[in-house]
Formats: sequence, structure tokens, C-alpha cells
Amino acid sequence: MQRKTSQRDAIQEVFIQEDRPLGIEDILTYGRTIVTTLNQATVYRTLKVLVENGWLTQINHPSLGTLYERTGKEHHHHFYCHVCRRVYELPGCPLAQGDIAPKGFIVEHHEVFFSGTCPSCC
Amino acid sequence: MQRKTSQRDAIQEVFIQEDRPLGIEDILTYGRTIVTTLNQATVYRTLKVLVENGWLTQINHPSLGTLYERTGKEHHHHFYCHVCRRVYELPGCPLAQGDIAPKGFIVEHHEVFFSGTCPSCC
DNA sequence: TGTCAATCGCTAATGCAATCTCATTTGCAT
DNA sequence: ATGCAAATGAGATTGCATTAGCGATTGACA
Repeated sequence: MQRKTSQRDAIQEVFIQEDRPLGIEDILTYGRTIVTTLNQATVYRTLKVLVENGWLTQINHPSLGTLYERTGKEHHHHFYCHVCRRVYELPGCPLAQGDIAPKGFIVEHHEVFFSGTCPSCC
Repeated sequence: MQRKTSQRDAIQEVFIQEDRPLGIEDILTYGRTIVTTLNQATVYRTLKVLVENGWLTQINHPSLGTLYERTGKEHHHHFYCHVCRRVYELPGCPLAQGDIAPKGFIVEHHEVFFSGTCPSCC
């Protein structure tokens, strides 16, 4: 069975509070403001469980590597602000549906990664 | 100064023949059909030089890792066929110009990665 | 409140891509 | 043809993210 621990609570709380995709380092940093002893190995173990649970989804960002975000959101894409180094989830999809690709190509998935400056950093 | 070697020729020839983004493993495999002794370290060294030269550009693909492609192409995005495991360059950009992102976000770059089935694999 | 396994912290170990070392080979200018 | 520095091949090595091992801690339930 699975136990409720302060560490796991802290990690989930970080995602709820920040409400944006986070990397290991972020999670560790923010999590330690809640449980000061939080360890990297624990973060990895917990993330693995939360992904298996379906509570988190893993993202592979082309420049930031592995990130995690809450599951259950609408189809969306990601914006990376290179000033504050935060990743935002942009709701909606800017891809014109339909002729996304030349004919003959069957598109099953797509991912869009934006980068630039976010509203707080302009 | 820089010398003309069969290995470097082979690597460039691979890109010219395949005309699509390639990973280290691909380059090594195809390159060895031209120069059988081609070594991994040589591939890495040569790619580094060719990127510095501006002859190649490095891509970070979210699921395939580091790829290399010829520079000088028009703005384009990439399509990964999970059947033949090839990456194609799709000319043009399907992003509706203009309101790509919510107001306040200044988009400086974007990358789109498609995946699905390519015409040869349908 | 005591038991016991899940979980933790700590550290060592792993996997992988990329780089380095160095003896050998090879362009290329003379 | 010769000399020399650039380039290569083979293998060891690094760097980094992630995982595993293990003794200590701590939820949860009796």
C-alpha cells in the first residue's frame, strides 16, 4: 500500500502552487521550502510514482530536458521564458487544423515549443 | 589548416545523399558503407567542425535527442515517422502567423515536432 | 502504543552521450 | 620522396541524469 508522507505532500503541493511544468531542480528547491530535508532521490522516486499514478505527465523539452506537469489539462503547448527561466502552459493550439503537413504524411502527434519573454519579464 | 579526408567526405556525402536530419548512429552506419573503418570519435569531431563551419546545424529533438541537418534551408519543422524511424523536414510553417500566444508573451522562437506515419510507410 | 513494511536520506553505482588520450596514419606543402 | 602537423581509430574517461542499496525513520493499522 501507499503511504501519505510529508515529502510526497510537499512535492504535490509544489505542483499545485506553481501550476506550471517543473524540472527536478525546481521541485527540489521549492520542495525544500516545505520539507527542508527533502532529498533528490526521494524526488525521483516520488515523481516516478506520480507518473505511474497518472497524477503527473513527463515532458521532454528540447532545451530543458525532462519536465513534469499535472495531467488532465486540455491540449496545450509550452512557452519558455529565457529571462525568468520559467515554462508556461499556453492553452489552446495555434496549429491550423487540416493541412498541417504535406499530403501523404499522417500526423498523429505534434508538440510545439515556444520561447521568448513572458509578461512578467517584459 | 583543414585537410580533406575520406572520413569527412564520407560524412558530408551521407548528408547529401540522405538529405534529412541524422543522428550519430545513422551517420556512423551510413558513413561506414563509404569508409568502413569510420569511428565514432571521428564522427563526433567532424560534426563539431561542420557545425562550427556552418555546414551543419544541430537540432534537439524531444524524443530522438541530438540530430544534425544541413544549414541554409528555409524555416521548417520536423516530422518523425515512427515506422521507418526517419525524420523529414517539412517545408513551410503551419503556425498561424499573428496571435500565436496570449498577449503579453513575446514569442522569439518556436519549434514544432510532428510524428506519425510517412508516405512511404502508409 | 507497538509492530512492520513503506518510505526516507545518504551515498555509491549505473547508463548514456560526448569527450579525451595517445599511438598511428595520412594530407599536403616542399 | 620527405617531413610534419592534422586527422584518425581504439579505448578509456568524463559529466550528467537517473537508479540502486542500505540502514534509519515513520505512517498506518492492530
